[in-house]
Amino acid sequence: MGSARLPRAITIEDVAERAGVSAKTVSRVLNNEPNVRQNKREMVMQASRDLGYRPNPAARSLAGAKSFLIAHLYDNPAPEYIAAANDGIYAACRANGYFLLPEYVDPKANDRLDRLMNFLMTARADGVILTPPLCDDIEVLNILNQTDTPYASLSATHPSIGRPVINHDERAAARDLVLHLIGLGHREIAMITGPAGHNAARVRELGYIDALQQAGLSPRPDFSERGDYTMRSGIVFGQKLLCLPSRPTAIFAANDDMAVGVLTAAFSLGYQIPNDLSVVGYDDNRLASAVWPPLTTIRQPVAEMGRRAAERLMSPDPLQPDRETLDFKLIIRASTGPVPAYL
Amino acid sequence: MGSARLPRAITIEDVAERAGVSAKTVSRVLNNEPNVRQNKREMVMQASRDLGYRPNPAARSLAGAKSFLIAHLYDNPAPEYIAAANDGIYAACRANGYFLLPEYVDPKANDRLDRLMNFLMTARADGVILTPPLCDDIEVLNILNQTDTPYASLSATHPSIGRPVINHDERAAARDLVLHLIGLGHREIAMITGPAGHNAARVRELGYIDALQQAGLSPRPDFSERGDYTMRSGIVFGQKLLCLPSRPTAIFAANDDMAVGVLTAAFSLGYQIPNDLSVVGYDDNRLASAVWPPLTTIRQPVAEMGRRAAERLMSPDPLQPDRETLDFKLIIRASTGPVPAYL
DNA sequence: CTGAAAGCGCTAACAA
DNA sequence: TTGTTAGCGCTTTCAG
Repeated sequence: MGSARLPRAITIEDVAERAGVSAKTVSRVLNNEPNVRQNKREMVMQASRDLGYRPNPAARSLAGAKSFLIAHLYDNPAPEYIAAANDGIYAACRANGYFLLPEYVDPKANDRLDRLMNFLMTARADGVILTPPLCDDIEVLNILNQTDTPYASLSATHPSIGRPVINHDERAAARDLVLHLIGLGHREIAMITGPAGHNAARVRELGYIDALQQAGLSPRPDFSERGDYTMRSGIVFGQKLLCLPSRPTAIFAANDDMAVGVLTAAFSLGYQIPNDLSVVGYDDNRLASAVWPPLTTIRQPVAEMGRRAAERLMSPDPLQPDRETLDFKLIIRASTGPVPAYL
Repeated sequence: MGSARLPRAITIEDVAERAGVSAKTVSRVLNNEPNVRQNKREMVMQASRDLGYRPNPAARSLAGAKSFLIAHLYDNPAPEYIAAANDGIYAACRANGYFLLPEYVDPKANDRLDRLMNFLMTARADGVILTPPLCDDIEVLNILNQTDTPYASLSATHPSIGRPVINHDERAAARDLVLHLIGLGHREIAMITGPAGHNAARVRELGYIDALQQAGLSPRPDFSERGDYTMRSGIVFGQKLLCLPSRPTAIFAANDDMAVGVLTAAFSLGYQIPNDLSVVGYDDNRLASAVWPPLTTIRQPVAEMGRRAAERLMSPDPLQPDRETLDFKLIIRASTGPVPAYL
């Protein structure tokens, strides 16, 4: 195998010698600890730079009981979402000298909890970030608590006391989205929800209902289908909804991928969008603005949420405040329009 | 910060004591080294299991000069592709007790080489995997060689002597794709290529030209546009091509994302697909089968390629054979059809 | 404010 | 086949 190392790596001793101080002083300087005279501090910095010194993370970790690793635990419902969150987490980690360790928790694996435990015990990350739906998975949370692992979540609804949660107001966002449809004259609005057990998805349903009720409408049971965030489920349930005896004039898919599926279903059935049907998604991922017609959707700051979550974990005091709520934005594009005149 | 650790972690000494052997023997057993009597081996395994022992990676790394880390260096032209490769790399790593360390090399950052160097020196990964176009980036390769870092590449065209390259025959694949179009009667076939400097993309152009020539056609300069693998560029160049005085009857986009963009461009111009225009992509990513109409494309085994690359790096002898070529497959879907009768 | 000593948990090198 | 002795490079502790 062989690892990546030059003839002989520069150690803290080398820096100490060149700076004319002890190793401990170098350590103090490099870790921004107090109690070092300014001039020594500068000498150390200079020596370190001259030598191109990089602390050995294994040694730091072993001696200091810190790994400089932040793990991102993810399930896999909406790859675009996960990727965006991952990007944000990654950026924050690297900006602070940490490394990102992605770890997939396969929802279909019987031994997923054993694997997770194994991961936590071997990787020994300094913190763990959970993206939905893992952030509401009680079994996972139990293991995290049990192993005493600090963690933060994105869009968690489960009240993990004292753990930072970064989110945005999904209920209000979903409501705004449906109100936009209602403002366009739609009254027959169907929804394709996210998977069961995905609490953030459930919250979007609540927003949908809020909007309907606010307009004096009541949700029709046959206008609600449970998708799984895949494009395929958007196709399947889009078709199902459009084949209903009295079909909806607008469909709210709980994420963009499913909305794209609905587009596909509508086209395959010969419907024009938005002339015959309005479609809205949620997330504003890459697809949303690239498909035809581009999707009206909610832009949620996923990468930013990931960034904040990682920052919280790396900060000296990761708790307080428990929750941080970032802004969302309604993005209106060509997939929505007035109710068809013929209906 | 505080790291994730139980009251007192179980060490190799604990296992040694319980098994009645020395720490070194435990080490031998756990690392599958020879020269341990079978019964002792079993006692150690048992003791290790009883105690729920997990070796401390920092200690292993410090003592053994191995980090158990495989880095994935990526640029960002086609997120789906990168994600798929990453999944394969990740799976292989975890299956072998390694961790995956993703690292983004921002092509727009002036100090990208410094950052890369810094990453390599601090993370000290045991191996590095390059996805295109980084695998053909001379500056990056130089740094890798300079720091003596073992690496493997996906779809590299640059002859990195002695470094494993996992690929598939992109030239043949592109040719097959275009031959499929030609078989359908198309003669006016345009191509939207990948970005300059992306050698794998260049190879696809070669395949396109091969097919044309094989059919006695010659490439038209105005039928070749340089995209950048984004959906947006598919839209832009799709529109441009379709607005040509004598427009193509088929468009080959060098990846699926751009093909989706072409679909969008065609729809926005009022064209039906495949009635008025045939479109083909490359990759067979999630979009390809989810958009309407679903794309005829090439399925390349990206995840598998990532998996193999990682395996090569983790194997005791990472070199030989230099290149591994995996299979591709032509996937025919509804985005291609006969030439419009009216043309 | 600074440094010396000790040790984190493991494996390499050597000895038995 | 096994165990012993030394560190790996850093941070902790504690003395100055």
